[in-house]
Amino acid sequence: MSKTKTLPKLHSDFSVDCVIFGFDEGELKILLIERNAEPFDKWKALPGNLVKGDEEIEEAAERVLYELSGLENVYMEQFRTFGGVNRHPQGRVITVAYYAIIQSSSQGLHPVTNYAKDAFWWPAHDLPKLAFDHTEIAEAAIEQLRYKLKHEPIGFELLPKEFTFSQLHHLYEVILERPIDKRNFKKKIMSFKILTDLKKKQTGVPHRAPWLYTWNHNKYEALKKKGFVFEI
Amino acid sequence: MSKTKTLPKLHSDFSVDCVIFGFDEGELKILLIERNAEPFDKWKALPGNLVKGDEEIEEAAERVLYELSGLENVYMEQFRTFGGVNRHPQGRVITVAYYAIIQSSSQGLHPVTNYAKDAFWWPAHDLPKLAFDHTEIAEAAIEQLRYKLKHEPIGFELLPKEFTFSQLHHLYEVILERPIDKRNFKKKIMSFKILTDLKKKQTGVPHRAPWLYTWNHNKYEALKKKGFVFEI
DNA sequence: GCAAAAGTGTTAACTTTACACCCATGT
DNA sequence: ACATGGGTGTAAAGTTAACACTTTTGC
Repeated sequence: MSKTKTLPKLHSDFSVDCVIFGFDEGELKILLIERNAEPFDKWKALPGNLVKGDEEIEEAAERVLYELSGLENVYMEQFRTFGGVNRHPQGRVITVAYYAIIQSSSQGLHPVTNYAKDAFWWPAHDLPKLAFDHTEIAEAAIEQLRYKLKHEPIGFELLPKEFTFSQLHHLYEVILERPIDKRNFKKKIMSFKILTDLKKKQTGVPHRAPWLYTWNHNKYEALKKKGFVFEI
Repeated sequence: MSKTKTLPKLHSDFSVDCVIFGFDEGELKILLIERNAEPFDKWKALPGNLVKGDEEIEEAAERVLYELSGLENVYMEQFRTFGGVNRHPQGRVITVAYYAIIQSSSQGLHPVTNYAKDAFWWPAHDLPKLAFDHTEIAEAAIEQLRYKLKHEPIGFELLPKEFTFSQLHHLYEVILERPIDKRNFKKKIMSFKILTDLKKKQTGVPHRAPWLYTWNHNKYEALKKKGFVFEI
C-alpha cells in the first residue's frame, strides 16, 4: 500500500452567508430572511447555506443570491470568515461571508425558490437580533461597505442604471453618515470621467428636471489599468 | 424527541495557513517550511495546520506562528479563505489565510517544535513552487501587504525596535517597488508625529552616523481615535 | 582626503475646501 | 406665483512634487 493511500479522509461542512445591500427610499438596506427550520427556527437571519461538496465557495454564494433575487453577475466580494467554536449548534461550522451590492432594492427581486418568499429588506442602521453570529457578520459587512465606498466606485452598483447626481450624492451622504458638499462632490466625480451624460432629463418630478447619468464601467476598468485610483 | 435532537451532526476539517513576512538584508522575505509528510512530502510550503475542534481560528494561526518562531503578540490579520474543491488531496479542506509581520527576520526565531527546524526565509519576489495552492495564497498576501503598507503604519512592524530613517525609506521603496523622494517622505512621516526621536545615533557605521527612531504605537492609536488616517 | 550615506528647504503645481445664488418645472 | 430641488464658479488654504548640495564618519 502506498503512503498516500493511508492518509485519512478529511471532510468539511461549512457555509456561506451573504450580506446583500440595496439602497431604496433613501436608505441602505440589507436583505434578511426568516428561517423556517432548526436551528434558530423563526429567527431573522442573513441568507446563507451550506456549501456543497463539489461546489466552489464563490459559486455557493452566487447560488444563494440567485435563489433569493434571481440576480446574477452582481458585485460580490468575500470579506471575512467567521468560525467561532460555538457559533453553530450542530457542530463546528465555519462560514465564509460575502457581501453583494444590488440595484434598486424594492423592485426587481425575482426569487427562484420557495423559501425566498420570506425575504425582506431591512434598514441597515437598525438591524434586529439575528440568528447565529449574523449580527456580527452584518456589522462587519457594513463597515466594509463604507470603506469600499470611499476607495472604489461601488456606489453606482446600488443605483438604477440611469441616475441623477442628487441620487449619487445622497447615497454617499447616507452611507458615510456625513454631509458632503454638493459642488465639490460633483467636481470630483466628474473629474474621474467615469460617468456618461445621457443627455436626457428625468421626467415627472415637481421641480426642475435633473439630468440623467449612467456609470461607464468599461471606462473605469481602462483607467484602472493605467493606474487610476478612485478615492472620495 | 425534540426537533433539535434530530439535526444531523456537522463537522469541519479546515486549516489555517500563515504568510509570515520579515524584512532582512534589504528585502522582503516569507517564512517557508519543507514538508516532511504526505501529501506534498518534501515540497516547500507555507506554515499551516489543521484547526482543532475546540480552537478558534485566530488561535490556530497564532499557534502556527508560535511553534515556528517562538513569537507572540505579533501583527497578524486574516485576509482571505481559499477553498478550491480540489485544493487538498485528502478531501474538501478549506483554509483560512493569515499574514503576519515580524521584526528582524534573520535573528530572533526560536522555534518551539521539531518540524520548525526546517523553516527558512525566502525572498518574496522569487518564490519557488509551493505545495497545495500556497503560491496563490502567498501572492495574494504580498498584494495585501503592499496595500496595507500604504494605508496603515505597518512598515514599522518589519523593522527592529530602533531604526534609522533610511531603513524605513528603503523598506517602502523595496516593498512598493518604486522610488520615493527621501525628503518628501521624511516630511510626511514626521508630520504624522508617530515616531519618537531616541536622541542617539547608530554606531559602528563607516559613514555619518544616522539618528535612531522608534515607533510610538500608543500615539498612533490615540491619533486614530481622533480620526487620523495614515496614508503614504 | 576620500568614499559612503545622512541630512536638510524652497518653490511651483496641484488639490481641496468653503461658500450663496439663480434656474427650471409642476401645481 | 410659489414651492421644490437642480444646477453652477471662484478664491484662499493646504498639500504634494520636484529638485542638489553640504555634513559626518570611518578607513
